Amino acid sequence: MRVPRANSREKILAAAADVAREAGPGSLSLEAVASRAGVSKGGLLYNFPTKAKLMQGLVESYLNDFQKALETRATEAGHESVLSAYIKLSADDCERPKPSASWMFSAIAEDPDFLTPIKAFKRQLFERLKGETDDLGSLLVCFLAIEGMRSMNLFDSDVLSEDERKLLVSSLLKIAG
Amino acid sequence: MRVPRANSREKILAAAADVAREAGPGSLSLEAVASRAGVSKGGLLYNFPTKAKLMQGLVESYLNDFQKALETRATEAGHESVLSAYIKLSADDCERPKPSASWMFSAIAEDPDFLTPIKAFKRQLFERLKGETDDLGSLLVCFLAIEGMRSMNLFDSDVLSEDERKLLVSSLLKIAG
DNA sequence: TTTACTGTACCGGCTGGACGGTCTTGTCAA
DNA sequence: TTGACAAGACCGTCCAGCCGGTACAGTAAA
Repeated sequence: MRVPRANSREKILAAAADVAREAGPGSLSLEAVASRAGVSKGGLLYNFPTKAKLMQGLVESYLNDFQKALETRATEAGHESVLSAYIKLSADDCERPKPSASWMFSAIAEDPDFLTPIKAFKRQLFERLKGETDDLGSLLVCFLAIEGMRSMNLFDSDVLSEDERKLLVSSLLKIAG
Repeated sequence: MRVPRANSREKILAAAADVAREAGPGSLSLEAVASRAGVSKGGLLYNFPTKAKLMQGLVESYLNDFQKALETRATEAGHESVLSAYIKLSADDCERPKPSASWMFSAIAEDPDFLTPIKAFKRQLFERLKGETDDLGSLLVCFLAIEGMRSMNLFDSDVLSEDERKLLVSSLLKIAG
């Protein structure tokens, strides 16, 4: 009963993210991921020889998707600044019911070093934003507020209401100019 | 509240936080904590009958300490607003080399519900701040930026430099008024 | 077109080791 | 002596990674 031979990798990645979100990072076993992906454990291990490799795959695909989405918004959406694009992208991400990065806790549990590429990515993004403005203070506030929003989303925090988040985003866009 | 030969509880709590920070949440075993605390596994289990209880202890003592620190700053430091006190307290927390809450990942891995009291605490704090200002937009930006700062600290992110963080804090204090 | 061979994709039982929690025994302060 | 508490051996469970198998596709000589 094997047909979709090629895209197992992506199915597995998606399954891993789902399991991590729904069952919590403590319950992210290879078996759970495999069964969720409709794949046997052996099949999973074929695609990702190690749990660490699976986490690495999650990190990489996340960073890729994010980069692509940001680029799309920054270029195609007219004369927007990158910062505005980043704000809106993050707002949309947080709007969605499923936190897109809740697998991160599992990755950290596996090995804290998986954060390194993410940190590097963020630093790079920040540098890029720095080149776009001359008010470093405002940029810092915006950048960190977005970080806060993403972090709350990550922690599945319903601390802020819908309206509050909208007000926040519009305030940020105003600061961003 | 009986006084034991030594105050093992606090030693154990501190040890658990240390192990979680240094070895990563995936390596927070009871044995590791016990050995770090200079206590046997049996002794640990005597104080915290279960790993979940240990995590709960971490959450509670963290929230207690935080509340106390905030109150101290807000009252004794003159006519400061609570928001300013919160900003400064968070800045100081992030200044310290050891993230004070890196155990949180371990708690989440054990059971995501451990976040609930923390979320409630934050919401409560936010409500309190809301009563203090009439500019909700600015408050949101400040509050979330602090959240972002704390989250970066939590993830042990050296994304921001020393100077950038200082500039951020002063910008926040300016917004807070 | 058949057969034989090779490589790819996937399966699922197994195991060694680690971990959480229990239990028995030891110890020290009052 | 007694009982609160610490010690660490021990046990059951769980899981990552391994391994021997299966199914199928492509190739190519016969």
